[in-house]
Amino acid sequence: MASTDEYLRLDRQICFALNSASRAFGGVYRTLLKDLGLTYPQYLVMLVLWEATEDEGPLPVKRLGERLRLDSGTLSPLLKRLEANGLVRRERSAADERSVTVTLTDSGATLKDRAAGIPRRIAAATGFDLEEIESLRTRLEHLTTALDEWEKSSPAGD
Amino acid sequence: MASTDEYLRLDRQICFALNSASRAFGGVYRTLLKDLGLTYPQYLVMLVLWEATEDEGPLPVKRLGERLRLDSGTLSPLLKRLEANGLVRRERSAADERSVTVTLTDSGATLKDRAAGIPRRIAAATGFDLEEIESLRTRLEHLTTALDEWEKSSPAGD
DNA sequence: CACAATTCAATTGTGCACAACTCAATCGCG
DNA sequence: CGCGATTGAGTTGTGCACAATTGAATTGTG
Repeated sequence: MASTDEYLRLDRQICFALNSASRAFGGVYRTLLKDLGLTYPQYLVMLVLWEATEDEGPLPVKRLGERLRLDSGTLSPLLKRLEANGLVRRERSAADERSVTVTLTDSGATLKDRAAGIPRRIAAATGFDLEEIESLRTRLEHLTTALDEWEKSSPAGD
Repeated sequence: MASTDEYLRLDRQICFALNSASRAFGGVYRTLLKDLGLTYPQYLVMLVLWEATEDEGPLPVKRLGERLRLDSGTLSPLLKRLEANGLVRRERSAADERSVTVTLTDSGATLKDRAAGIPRRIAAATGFDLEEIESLRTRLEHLTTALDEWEKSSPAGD
């Protein structure tokens, strides 16, 4: 059985491997998204909007946050920046004045075409084949679910 | 063959799965590390120090950054906070006045005992068995290597 | 209907990540 | 040795993540 020292080794921590990979992706995206004037989190928001506004219409900030696992503390300033860059419009919902809906401007909608090549270039940068990416993604989703579950069920204990 | 729309779907993006998992880990660590008064990045720094200072002596900020994939812009303020909390000492190296070495204080060294249970509790939170964690970790390391390699080789192009 | 509880977005404050830059110390080459 | 290039840490500025709080709008219940 491995010792405590063994378990505390940095190179054994999956969280560190995960964190490094996530930041490495950040670097690649930064490079690829520079042309589009987007940061990586902004790109994720745009992905949701490109995907959703076609069949669902304007998206409340709440929904956006659910899909991205982000709260208003992160989204509010981010959306303001997207609005300042002319990619989205934010407006109070008439139906529910608490809610703010986010809509793509023409400029924001058009950006989709310029982003079309990104996923393929990202896939190429990983050097993984599609099947491998797929299986890794599935595992990561399970992991996220398990960790979120743990947080909800053990707000204090083990 | 999948359409562009298909490729741009959020739930197909491995980077998003990775990012979510990384942030989910952050949440669990936040909970577990609260007692120790450490943030998750601070914990990673402590891991390196606990591991290294035994056989290597004081560690320059540079070395710390290489192991954690972080630069001085992140480490300088973080180490200052650790110093303010009495966990480490920072001092200019006598051999090379440019370099600053980081040493654990007694308090910082003792904290290791209290952190000993963390990895096991994290593993439990994932719900994965050790083999599965191991294989995932290996894949992620390959991924990080590939992405870093791409960045170095294609600072502009594809 | 009234009013307490809830919901939603925004704000504030802390900390991390990273680019760009500064400045001093060191290195290396002629 | 002298001096330009490099190295190491720190600082500044921008943006993201998240906790905690605020304040307004809405909902649910008696």
